[in-house]
Amino acid sequence: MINRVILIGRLTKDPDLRYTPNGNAVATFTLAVNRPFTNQEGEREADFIQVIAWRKLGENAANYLSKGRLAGVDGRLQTRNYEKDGRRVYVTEVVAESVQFLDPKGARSDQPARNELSENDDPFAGDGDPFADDGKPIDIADDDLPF
Amino acid sequence: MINRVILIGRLTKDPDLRYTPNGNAVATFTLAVNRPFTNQEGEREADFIQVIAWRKLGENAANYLSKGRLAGVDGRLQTRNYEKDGRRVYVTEVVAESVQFLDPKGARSDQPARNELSENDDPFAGDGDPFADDGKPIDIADDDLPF
Amino acid sequence: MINRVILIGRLTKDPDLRYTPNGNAVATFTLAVNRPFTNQEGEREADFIQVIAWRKLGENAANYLSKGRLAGVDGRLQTRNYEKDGRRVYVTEVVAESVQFLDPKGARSDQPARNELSENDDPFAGDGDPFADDGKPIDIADDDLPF
Amino acid sequence: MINRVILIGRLTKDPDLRYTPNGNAVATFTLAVNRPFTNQEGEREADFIQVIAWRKLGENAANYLSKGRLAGVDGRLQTRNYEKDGRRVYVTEVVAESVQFLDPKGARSDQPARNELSENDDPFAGDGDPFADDGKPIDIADDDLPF
DNA sequence: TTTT
DNA sequence: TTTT
Repeated sequence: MINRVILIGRLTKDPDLRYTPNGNAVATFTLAVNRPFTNQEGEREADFIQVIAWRKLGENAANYLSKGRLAGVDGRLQTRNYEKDGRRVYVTEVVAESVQFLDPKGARSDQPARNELSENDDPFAGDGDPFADDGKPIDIADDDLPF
Repeated sequence: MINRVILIGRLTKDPDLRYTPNGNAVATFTLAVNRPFTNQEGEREADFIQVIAWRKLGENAANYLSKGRLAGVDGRLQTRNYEKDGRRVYVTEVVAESVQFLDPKGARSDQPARNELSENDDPFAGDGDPFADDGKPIDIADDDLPF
Repeated sequence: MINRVILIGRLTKDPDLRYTPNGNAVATFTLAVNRPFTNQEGEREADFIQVIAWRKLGENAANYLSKGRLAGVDGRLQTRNYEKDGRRVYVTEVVAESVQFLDPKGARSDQPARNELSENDDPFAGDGDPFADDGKPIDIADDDLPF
Repeated sequence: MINRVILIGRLTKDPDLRYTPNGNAVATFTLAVNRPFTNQEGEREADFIQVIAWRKLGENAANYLSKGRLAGVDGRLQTRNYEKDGRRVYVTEVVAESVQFLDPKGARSDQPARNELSENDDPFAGDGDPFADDGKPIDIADDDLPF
């Protein structure tokens, strides 16, 4: 089965870096990918695509990317679902296999990386949906880890 | 901006062919794409990816594909959202630009194509989500039409 | 840097399986990929794309694929060049990262696999170009091995 | 048949813009795409991939890209062959369907575009191979034009 | 619920 | 809410 996605877009926010109970890093972010055509009102729209990057790749994404930065992602499409407020929520996201930082060097901020979690931080902030952020444990289990 | 998806998978059901108020054909179907690895229980899982095909491409998909058939899709990822029961539902789907029928000739059923809508059929059967099917008009407007 | 190629096509010949001096398997084959449009004479042409698959993937390709079979390949584009008759020859090929056998089971021949090399076979038959076959050692060194 | 290539790389030279006898613009350039791994000597190598862009896309590539610039290309693989010095030469190249300029605005030179051919220029400078450049007419016929 |  |  072939399952391949390649995207270039800009981050809508800083990446969110968490850790699973087993200590695996997971970064999530959303890419805004502008459409190559305009709609009937003549406006250029975008698609907002969720990306998830595991382990070292996730840590690098969290360290080198931030809101507004241009990135390329090569990965595969994955679907998951989880329960929220008694309703099943379906998620389609891209599991990154490689991430390319497309802004020129120096475009990255020099301020301390906002995703370096301290020992006291709760890495499980966030909802059943890792892309939400409302103080509940993430639902991404270690067995979602690819390879 | 680059936005490219390539999939090979099997249809989980027959395609659903509808028409927009302007008369444009829209076929939707879901591809089950088996993962190349097994989970911690040693089982092979699949991702279930929604595909949408417009106009002639949609009509061909509806005519030549059916539940269980193997298909290749080359397209782009698109996100949409709509209201349902007072909640916003987010959809990520693949807009097909080309669809390849990967089963050998003859694998297709010879019975009358199940997607040839008669004059008396209501092409607007279905929910706000074109992938559901519960008797309400589709929410896909003509201005979602690419190109 | 993103470098991604996805192809579906038919093998123009049986795959050619060799071994490097270090004992790594290398399979090579050419995929004929039909163009989606016709030329000015109304004929459908094809592109003939060289594919190289290393190690286990190469052995599987050699065992399961043969002339005329339909295959999907996900990989990356690679360029090499070598000397031949005092001229430099440039090669562009796809290094497979995954190969999918797209013919239904049973489409594969039942006769003894034509790519099972016996102890007495010379796996280094072939030219500087692994896609040619004229009795000289292959030029693919082990350091061309990815990963 | 699926045939899809996506690349990000840097131009090894300024694009070469020509016109066919029918007046169709054709730009050709080579992308250096760095490999994601190092070779046995610990050096990072690159693949050098020929790209061809037709008509408006080719004119834009010639106007906005130049040596060293970063570009993304989404297209398909094509093979051609032609006679040179009594030998058949095989070419594998990417026919661009979309080209993205990945350098920040301002990275482009402000000097007059080096690819604006004047009335007196010979657009057919170059060899049978459009990627060479030695004063003979190009071999790309209008019937190689896609779509 | 969004990027430039 | 799933395919072989």
